[in-house]
Amino acid sequence: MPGKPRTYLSPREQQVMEVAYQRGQVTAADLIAALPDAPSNSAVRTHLRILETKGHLSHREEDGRYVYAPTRPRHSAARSALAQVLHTFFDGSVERAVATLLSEKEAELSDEELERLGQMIEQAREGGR
Amino acid sequence: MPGKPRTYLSPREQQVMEVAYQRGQVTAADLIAALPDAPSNSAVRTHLRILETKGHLSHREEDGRYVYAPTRPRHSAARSALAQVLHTFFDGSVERAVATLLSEKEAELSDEELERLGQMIEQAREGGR
DNA sequence: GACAACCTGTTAAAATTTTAACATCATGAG
DNA sequence: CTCATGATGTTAAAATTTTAACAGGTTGTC
Repeated sequence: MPGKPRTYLSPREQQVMEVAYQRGQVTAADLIAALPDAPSNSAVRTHLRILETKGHLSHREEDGRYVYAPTRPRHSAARSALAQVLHTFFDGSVERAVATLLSEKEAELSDEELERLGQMIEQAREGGR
Repeated sequence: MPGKPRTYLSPREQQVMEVAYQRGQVTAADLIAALPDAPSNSAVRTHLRILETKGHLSHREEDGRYVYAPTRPRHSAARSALAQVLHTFFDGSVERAVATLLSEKEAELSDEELERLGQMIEQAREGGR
């Protein structure tokens, strides 16, 4: 089981998938509104269709228009994305990645969040024994 | 200060930059060895040169060959990459991202790492007060 | 010196990505 | 019914990305 060979998307496709994952689902109109440099409606729809044939999106019809959603569950894609960042920038070190996350946004973490994070660490510690 | 407009790279360029950040620096030969589906030496060098003109890499000469290194410091690029993942997959929640990182690789975290992480949380807690 | 083994840059063709013009079809207003 | 609106798919041109052929240059060996 060699692990899937990481799929690289073209710039536009990256943009589309980012919005799709961010929102859970998108329509052509959504994308045009979301992308600062969006091309025509026609062009956007072509991207959606192509991403569907590539297996990254699937659509359902709703009130006449197509609503596209990522094929792969968000959490699964998130884990892959994190793994990639870990490998590229942190030599695979979870500790360093977490350290960066904490230092970065430290101010924005509420007491409750910090509390819960502390518990997670604690739990991992016991679990790992 | 609207924040830089995120630069999207082509698939090959992504590959090249990933290796460059992973290793700190690369030569054309390094890349060919690193990429499973590498094209010719000539093609790879073209990518390096283009990435340099785009400002992502810079080179120095060493024993006759060019050694390319990322222009942007690794840590800086890492923070941007994490911010992107946070925004796309975690609605900006550091807590959830950290939770995913911990659950993912839990088994691989040593006691020492968990200890240090616990201290980081503790410190953030006091600092934030 | 001549040759082989590497390195570089230039250049242009091949392949892919990106865009949008067009042709339809369905819905709602007048 | 007729027209405007807004959706879709098809198709092909435009733009970019990707590749590699070529044309040197340097170094080391015979």
